[in-house]
Amino acid sequence: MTFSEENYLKTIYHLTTVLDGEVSTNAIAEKIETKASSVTDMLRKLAEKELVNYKKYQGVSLTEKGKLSAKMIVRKHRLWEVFLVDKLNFAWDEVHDIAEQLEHIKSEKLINKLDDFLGNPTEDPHGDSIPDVNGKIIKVEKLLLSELNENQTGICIGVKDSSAQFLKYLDKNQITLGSKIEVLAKEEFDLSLKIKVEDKAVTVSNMIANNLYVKIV
Amino acid sequence: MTFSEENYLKTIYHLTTVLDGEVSTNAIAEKIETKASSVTDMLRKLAEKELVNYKKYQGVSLTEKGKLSAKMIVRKHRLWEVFLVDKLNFAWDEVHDIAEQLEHIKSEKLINKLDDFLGNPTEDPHGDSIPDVNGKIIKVEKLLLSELNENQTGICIGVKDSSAQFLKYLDKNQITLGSKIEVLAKEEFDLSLKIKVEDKAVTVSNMIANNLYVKIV
DNA sequence: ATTATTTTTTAGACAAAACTAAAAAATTAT
DNA sequence: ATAATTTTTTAGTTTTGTCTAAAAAATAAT
Repeated sequence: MTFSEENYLKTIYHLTTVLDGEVSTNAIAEKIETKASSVTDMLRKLAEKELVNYKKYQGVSLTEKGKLSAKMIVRKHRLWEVFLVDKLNFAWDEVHDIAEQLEHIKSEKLINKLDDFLGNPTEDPHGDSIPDVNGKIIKVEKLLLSELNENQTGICIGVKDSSAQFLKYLDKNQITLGSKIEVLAKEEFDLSLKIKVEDKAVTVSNMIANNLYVKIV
Repeated sequence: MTFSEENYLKTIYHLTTVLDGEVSTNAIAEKIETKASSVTDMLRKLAEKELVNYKKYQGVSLTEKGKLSAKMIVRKHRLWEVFLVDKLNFAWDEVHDIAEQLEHIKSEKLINKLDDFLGNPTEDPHGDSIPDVNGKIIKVEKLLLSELNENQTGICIGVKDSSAQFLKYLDKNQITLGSKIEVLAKEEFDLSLKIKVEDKAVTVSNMIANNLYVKIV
């Protein structure tokens, strides 16, 4: 499979999980930043290889074969992101473009050894699930911090907004992946939260709480 | 720079260090497994970009710019090899093809962080020098084990033959990268050596000693 | 010093993946 | 229901890197 084919598959995969159902030519073109005519050409080719179900003017969906291929690319992308953040100390927002390249490296053995080396993580630094060797995805109940009630405790597993400013804010407040966060109080007026992070009490605005994913312990 | 351009540069670099002087079109074609006419086309393109000095019918050499680019590719290749062997526990002979892919990943920051993560190694698992950030190469005095005299001690830094059989032999005899090897006695007749590896005495044939690189301590 | 051989280059073609412009189908609006 | 608009596809180019076949230059052999 070529670099380009892999990018199309991955894009279709992402669009189907978000939009659910058939994906339109234009939606793909926009995501991939190319022209609709180029997309049509590629869809033909992918259909030829039985990776997508495609009928003229009717959008595409992935075949089982295509879905598995897409998942393997996503698996690689997310494992490399974990590597970059956990081992090489990259910031959360720096890793995407590099992982975009690394996801195309071809070697089953490499990715499985990397998986072991990283301790078989189930989520990447943004809190997204990592498919296992067989493409199986363990979905963790992902909640926004703002959805927790008073006295509930969560573990930080990712961010919704991954801008540099937000990540810098989190760093400053010592909130990282894996931090235990307890909601001490919820202010009715502005929905700000008083939370306890690693035994230190801080107050965060609703905007912050709305961009932080946690899982309940 | 494209994937293909990088492969040409790297090949020209390797051929110049081995053969020294101008490299012929045919030599490149053979190494890269392509046709001479394709090489000519690419040399034109590289000359256009001022990466090589090329005059029709007269072979090529790298410009300073080209040499630096080539060294950076070699740097990446060798650092990734160290990663694969040291961190992911690949065998010495499995890493080349994967590193061949990884060497094309584009990110200065990535490679420098990887360098630090690996502890700034100066040699790859085959004993070849790794150029530093500026392209500087620290050449270690690399000797074959067979060149040592009685009572001299060396540290294993690489292999000449990197076939699976040879590497398996080394594994079996607990000879790995970094092993301290002392030459206890040299048999005049067949040039076999009695050596001490990690406090254990073993006898190795001249053929073995001829394929193992050591540096003197 | 000519021939013969090898090496290198040119010329023309092809496949992959993109593009532009125009046609066809589907959707939306009146 | 027909017109207007949007979406998708087709047809024809372009670029990159490759190829084959033939021509030109360099090297080797007699």
